[in-house]
Amino acid sequence: MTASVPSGFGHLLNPAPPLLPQPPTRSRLRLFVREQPQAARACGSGDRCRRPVDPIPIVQLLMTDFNPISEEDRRQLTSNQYIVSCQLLPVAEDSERSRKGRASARSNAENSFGRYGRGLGNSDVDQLIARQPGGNLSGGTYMSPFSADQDPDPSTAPSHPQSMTNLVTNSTAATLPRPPRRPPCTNICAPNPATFFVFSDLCVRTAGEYQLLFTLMNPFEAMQSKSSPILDEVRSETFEVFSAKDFRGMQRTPELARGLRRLGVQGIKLRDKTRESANGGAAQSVSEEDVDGGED
DNA sequence: TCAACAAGGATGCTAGTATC
DNA sequence: GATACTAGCATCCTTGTTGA
Repeated sequence: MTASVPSGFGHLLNPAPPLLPQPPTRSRLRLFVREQPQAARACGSGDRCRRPVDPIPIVQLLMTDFNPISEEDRRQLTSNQYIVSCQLLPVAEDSERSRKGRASARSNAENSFGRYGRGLGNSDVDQLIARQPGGNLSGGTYMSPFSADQDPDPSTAPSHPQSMTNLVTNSTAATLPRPPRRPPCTNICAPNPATFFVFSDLCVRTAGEYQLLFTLMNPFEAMQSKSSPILDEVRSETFEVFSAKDFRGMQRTPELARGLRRLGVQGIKLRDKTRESANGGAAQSVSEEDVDGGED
């Protein structure tokens, strides 16, 4: 799967110079990093992207105050005219904040729900982007949406965010690292559609600590209205890229990725076990628990 | 329909090279 | 001389095909 940039929109999507945080849009669409990258092996300059980030980053499209019975909401949520770009943000090596950020997983919460009031300031982002070496990220950095009638992994499915007005009355949502879980579905509610952007072949060339910046854009609308195509942005948690000798191996493919693959998403590789576990090693059980949180 | 086989791709390991 | 990085190789896994 390569970068799927609609022809004629290259000038809108050119990653250089890096996209800086845009003024808040009126869009109800929000990005949510459904599957956080944990680690990667540096693929070097000539490795042609054969060491993808593990697990593969999966970004889900959410909609503020989504109404499941609204045809218009469902149509917008599953529209295929959106694209998401991915940029690599190096994290300062001595930054204690990067570790704290990883622990609190604040990226999703602040970008998707509290982005107007909190989160990294512009100066912080400027600092991050200023350190970004050109071309350190390879693979498919632009992704088209994949829509499913139902979430492939309902157990981890986030609910759609509420508007700021609603957040005031439900203040806990603003501090959650991820959106609150969807309430149990009754017989009268139809299955909510879900739209994903699967970055299945992202590779990082050099070792270090990074974050991924995902930017939701609607190039078609931007062409018509001549406005900013950026609808929302979200950052992943900090993850580490290891050199070949330090890399501790690939993780088991998460359930979400498996579900998406079953639904027909191309480029997702199934990995049931690492080589350690395949050879009877004991290291695997530790690493899987660390990553999957002891999934079944 | 199930099982076995083969081919291609993915991944971990290691040797070689460059830099400090 | 030591360390880090890069590139190549070997092995393993997944998937598709064919035969019983």
